[in-house]
Amino acid sequence: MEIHSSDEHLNMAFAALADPTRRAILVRLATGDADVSELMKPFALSQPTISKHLNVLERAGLVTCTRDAQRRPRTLVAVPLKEVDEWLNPFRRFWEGKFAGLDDYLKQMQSTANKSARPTRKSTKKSTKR
Amino acid sequence: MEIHSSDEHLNMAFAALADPTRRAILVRLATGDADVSELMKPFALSQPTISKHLNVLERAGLVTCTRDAQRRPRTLVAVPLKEVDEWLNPFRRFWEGKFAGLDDYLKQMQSTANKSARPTRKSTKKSTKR
DNA sequence: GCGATATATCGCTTAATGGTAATATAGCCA
DNA sequence: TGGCTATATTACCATTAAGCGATATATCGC
Repeated sequence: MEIHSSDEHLNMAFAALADPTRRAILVRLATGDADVSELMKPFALSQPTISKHLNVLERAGLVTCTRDAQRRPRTLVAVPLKEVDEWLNPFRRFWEGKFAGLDDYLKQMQSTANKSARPTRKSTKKSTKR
Repeated sequence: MEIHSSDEHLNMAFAALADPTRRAILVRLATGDADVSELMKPFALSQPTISKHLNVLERAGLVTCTRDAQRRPRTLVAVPLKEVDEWLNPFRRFWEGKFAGLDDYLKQMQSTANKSARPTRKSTKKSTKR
């Protein structure tokens, strides 16, 4: 049936979110329900591929399916996103300035948090072995 | 090289988080750095498997590696978690009851978000031509 | 019922992932 | 030096995932 541990909930939610097409679909659905044909439009992907993505989203609980004639409009369900958000809670302090003495890798983070710029050489020599 | 689009950042972060072992490792690292042997302990997994997980985390930017004699302690890097958190922002309103003031497509949503009930054949078939 | 439209499902290919055991590498200690 | 400990790397297997074209199913409009 459809019973999953909280861990598996997170597994599925995170896995679903790991694909840019699926994330874009969720963003689109945040502006209102949409059927498959409409959800397809922004992508150069076949219809079965989109349906597959929608199945993944549905199994992750991020989307529900209703029916309107031959259309199957999808609706965003934010619950798993909330669970993801809650999972992040314990980590919030790491980027919210509450570093209280974690100077060491605060420094680390500031150097890597330079996004947009190059992701900062990995550090010292690392591999080179290849 | 190590250059990635913001999208790929999210891809890798979400993918890394989709595994419970890796999430547990991050939780552990939130309490302080740890080396591989210590990170292994809670799991019935082989050492190479843990190293592999650590590589995934490292490639996702969630962890950095330092060196202490023959140990390679890992350090949590929260930046990608912050990026995940930021990606969630537009969705927050869906679970935070702040549905006030977004009248514009709040209305949109109320009409279509009637889920569970049939979306009322509404208007101009094909509409929303994008 | 017929044809058109919307979507799902099937079968397949390719690539990535998670796991393993075996082995290699590196730094400590005597 | 040699041996011990910690970790990485390699080679392999099984499973899953993302994509496709082809086809099946469902509903509408006539």
